[in-house]
Amino acid sequence: MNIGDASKQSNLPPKTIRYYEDIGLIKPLRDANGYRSFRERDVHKLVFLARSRALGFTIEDCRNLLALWDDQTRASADVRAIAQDHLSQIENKITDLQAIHNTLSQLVHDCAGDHRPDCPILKTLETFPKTT
Amino acid sequence: MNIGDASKQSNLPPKTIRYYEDIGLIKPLRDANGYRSFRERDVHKLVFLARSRALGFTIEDCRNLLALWDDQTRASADVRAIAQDHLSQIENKITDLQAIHNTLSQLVHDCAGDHRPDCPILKTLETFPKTT
DNA sequence: ATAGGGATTCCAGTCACTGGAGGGTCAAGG
DNA sequence: CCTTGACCCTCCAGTGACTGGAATCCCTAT
Repeated sequence: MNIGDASKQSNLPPKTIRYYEDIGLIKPLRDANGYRSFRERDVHKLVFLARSRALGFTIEDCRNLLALWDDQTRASADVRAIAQDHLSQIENKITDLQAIHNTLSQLVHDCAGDHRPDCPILKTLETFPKTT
Repeated sequence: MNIGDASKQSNLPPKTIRYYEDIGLIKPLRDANGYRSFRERDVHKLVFLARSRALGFTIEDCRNLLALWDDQTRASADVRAIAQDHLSQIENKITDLQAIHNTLSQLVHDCAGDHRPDCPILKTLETFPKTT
């Protein structure tokens, strides 16, 4: 299977697939003409990668998850640890974003948004304390 | 004022301040010895930048906000538009992260996390549909 | 004179791709 | 047989917003 079909099956752009080969996440074969030749196993890995990335795992997370996936003797605890760690990071990020959202939506709410030069948003950006 | 003091007052690392000068966000003067010399106005801008960045505005947003801040005749509507746009992006991001959080916490919950090789997390990464 | 702490520039690396140039390969139609 | 157009290849450079490090210079105090 050529890269175009692998791309369609995995929903990853060809550029990204080549990049994943570059950094050693997949190792497709090569045809005589130099074209990459993707086996079922390669496509399966690409699908796995697409989904892991969609859940926000980093490439290094993915590399570890793939290694565990390949390893028939892995302990599920190892996988769980990676996922749990990632989950905490997501929770922190959501908390941060919600704080930012609160501050910013208050600002937008307070702003008349008319033609006058007086703007509470800019005023606050000058003066509000770091920890709000 | 030297860069070290400007750094302390704005809570930005010196490297970042030099970078902000590189990309034209601030224009400190220079002393005879080549050291950057920060006026009140420069430090004020740095504080503004630190706070805007902490609220997640991009550098280009900040550039626009600073221009508006400098412009005595600006309309508050212009500022509000940037903030409103940014707010929508934050809302989208929170929604995405919450969906990811739901999926992932379910996975972690389902996973025994013991020494056995059977792992529902890896299984799901192979098979769950893109739009969950 | 020397030691330290600060300042300078410039180059390179991060993360995860993405865009583009410049070229080779293949199947179908004229 | 030739051309067209859709693929495919590699390699280089750029993104955003810094950050690290090397090599060097400046200033102050002992």
